[in-house]
This record gives sequence, structure tokens and C-alpha cells, in this order.
Amino acid sequence: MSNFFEIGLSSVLTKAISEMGFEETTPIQERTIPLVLEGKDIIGQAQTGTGKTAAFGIPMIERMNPDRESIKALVVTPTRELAIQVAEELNRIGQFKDVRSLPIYGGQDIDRQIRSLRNRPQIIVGTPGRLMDHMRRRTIRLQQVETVVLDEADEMLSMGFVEDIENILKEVPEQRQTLLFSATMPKSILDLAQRFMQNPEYISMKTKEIIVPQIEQCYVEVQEKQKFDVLCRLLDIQSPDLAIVFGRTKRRVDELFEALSKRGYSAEGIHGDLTQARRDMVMRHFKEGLTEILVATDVAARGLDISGVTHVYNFDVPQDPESYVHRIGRTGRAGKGGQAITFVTPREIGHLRLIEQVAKRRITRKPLPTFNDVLVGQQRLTMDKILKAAEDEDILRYKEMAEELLEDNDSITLLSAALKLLTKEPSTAPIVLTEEAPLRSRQPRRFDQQQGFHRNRDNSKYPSRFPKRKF
DNA sequence: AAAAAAC
Repeated sequence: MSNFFEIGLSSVLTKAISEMGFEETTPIQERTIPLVLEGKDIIGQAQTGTGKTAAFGIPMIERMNPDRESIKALVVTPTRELAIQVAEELNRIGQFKDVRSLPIYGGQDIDRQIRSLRNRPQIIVGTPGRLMDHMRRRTIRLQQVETVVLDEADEMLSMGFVEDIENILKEVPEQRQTLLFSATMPKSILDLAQRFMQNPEYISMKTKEIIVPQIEQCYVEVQEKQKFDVLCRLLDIQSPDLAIVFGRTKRRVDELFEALSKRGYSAEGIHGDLTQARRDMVMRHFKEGLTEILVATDVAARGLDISGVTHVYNFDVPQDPESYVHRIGRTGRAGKGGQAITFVTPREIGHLRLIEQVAKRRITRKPLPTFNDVLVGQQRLTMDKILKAAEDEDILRYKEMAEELLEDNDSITLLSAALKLLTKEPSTAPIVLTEEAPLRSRQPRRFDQQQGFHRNRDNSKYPSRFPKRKF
């Protein structure tokens, strides 16, 4: 691995990279950057989360003439959210070189996009359909494009974009650089490369080189009817910073996020049937941490890089084993740990074994969370907070004693004793733990009648929900 | 069969 500041990049890029907090290159970046700088065509086999966007973005922008005469680079992605994300990252990389990128995708007012194009971005990041639309309208000129990037190419092909991709590739000059990234390398991808690329350099990360983030993978065996309660309990016990819950269908996503909202969780849903404005808003809320739980179809399974996602729950077992790998990859980003829990009904166990083989990881069984687990879990969270407070106030002796007690965390009595030790003014009342205690301790958000939207406890705005409910 | 993607 090498350092970004030793590979001879221009100062404008180095500055941006350092501002983005990058230091060491990832394996794919280390191998891709020099080749792209040389102008070579590349086929890169890499999972998401390997630093792919920077791997092509940094050298592409480095060698780009920043004049505003024409579109210099075109990046094609399978989903709209991915287009937005990639464009944002490229914008950051190019910020001091005055290189701008613009996401172009469907569902957004086309006239507005045409106006944005007048700002003359050097890089366009788009989804195939809308790109084709602009090409036909002649509102995008690709005659000066020097670099084309096909991101998540396998995904685009399996979504039936072969023809669109071909049309786009025919529209750009033959003398150009083509970079193709794909998690898998089926024959269709190699065919495409054969026809549209020139002596491509093949970069494949050996399995051990692929950064497999520390993702703990497990499953719970549940009846369909239990799923919702089990999810709530897990959320209470684990208290994720941010979590993504994947559902099988759009309908299910709607029902699930409504039910979660109803129970007081900060949740929103996203799928392809929502208006693009809403999709954009939901993603923004989630990225900003305004919502803690994103309920999603596989629209959000691939490529999205959102920091702070500590947990992924597969509310439904993904049909496609590939999809499983992508879904769980939404957590454990940037080298941080993450946990993925898959809900499996008894009849789906066999399917899970198949997924296990594809994921090449053992998925361990986790017992269903009991009511007691929830209580203990919440006590532990409280303990963590108190321990932190204790640290600040330097009451080390208390801390030691409490930690000793914590070792035996099966015992709620001990926990409550530890709690008392650490509280400055210990409550004399015992902590009563009965089955009648509410499943959820968090206060539900309140509905602002006048404004017509929900407000969180911190009084921040919260968008209104759909009326239906099933869980 | 579902999901994604153009109007």
C-alpha cells in the first residue's frame, strides 16, 4: 500500500484528497491510478467499498483539462442514487481544479437538468435511460468525451441496459479511454469489453486483497409473523447508529417503514415507485442522520456508501445470492465493523446455505432476542453512557467496580447495582424489570398538527408517513 | 417473480 501524497499528484488534487481524509491507497487504487494516468483502458473487478470511485476519479481528474469547453468524461451507473453519490465524490476530488460533475438521471425535471448543463460541467454521471434521452434531444454533446466509465457494469447488463450502453458507447469518440468496473465477470461483460475497449488491462483483486470489511454475519430463524417484533427488539438491543432494513417488495417496504414509524422509530422507506424528489429527500435525511433506519428494496443494495451504517437487517432473505453480498456491503464501510442479520423462515434455511456458499462466509445462527435481552441490552446501553460520563469525571474507582460487575452481565440485579454505583446520586428505588415494561423505551415522535409533519425529540422536522399499516 | 431504468 502506498500513500496518496507520494504518488506525484498535482497540488490541487493532493489538497482535495487530504481534505477528504484519504491517506493510504487501497489495493485497487494503487493498481488502477498509474494505469489510468497512462491513459490505458481498464477492466476492474472490485466489490463496492474498495475505494473504486476514487480509484478512477483521482487519475481521471488529474489528467483532465479543466477548461469548460466540453464534457470530458462520462460515468454510467445502474441506479439514480449511485449516480448522485458518484457525482458528489467526483465533485469533491475536483473541487480545487474547478472540475465539476453533474448527475443526470430520470425522474428529475429535464428542463432543470438542461439548465444545469449550461454550467458546463466537465463530468456527467448518469443512468442509461436519461442519458439516452438527452442524447436524442441533443442536449448533451459527447463528441469531446475522453474517458468513459461503466460503473457496476454487471448490474447494468443484468438490468437489461446492454443496448443503451452500446448506443452510448457508439456516441462517444472512438479515440477515448474506457474504464469498466464490475463485481463479477460474466461472459457478457467480457464480450462488451472485447467490442468497445482497446487492449484493456485486467485488474482483479485476489480475494485476500479485497477489503472484506469486518462484517459479522448471522441469521435468526423466525416465523413470518414474528419478523416485525424481532426486528424491533433487535433495534432496541443493538441501537444502531444507522441501519438499513431490506425488504423483498416495494409494497412491503412501505408497510414496514410505516409500522416502524408508528412504533416511534425514526424510519423512512425508499423504492423505485416513489417520486424521485422523495427518493432524493429520503437519502438525504438518512445520510445526515436525520432518520436512523432506512427501509429499502434492492434499489439501495448496491454501491451506496453511507458512513455510520452499523447494521443491515435482511427482513426478507434476498432471492439472489449476489444481492445478499451487495446488501451486507452497505455496512462495515471505510474499514469500520458492521453487523448483518438475516431473517430466515424455517423453509428458507436451504436457500440460506446457498447464499453462504456464494458469500463464502459462514453465517451463524443467533438465538431470537428474548424480552429479557431487550432489557439487558438497554441497561448495557445506559451503562455505556454512564461509563463514558464516569471517564470524564475521573471517578475511576467507581468505574473499576462497575466494570467488574458488568462482566457478569447476565444478572440484571448486578447491572442495576452497577448503575447505582456510577450514578452520582444513586436512585434508592430499585430498577423494576417486569414483563409489563414497555417493549420500547424511546419516546415516539410527536405529530405537529399545524405543520402537518412529525417532529423528532430534538424538534427537527420529519416527513409525513403513508396512511396504510399492516404490522 | 421482484427489483432496477425514460417520457
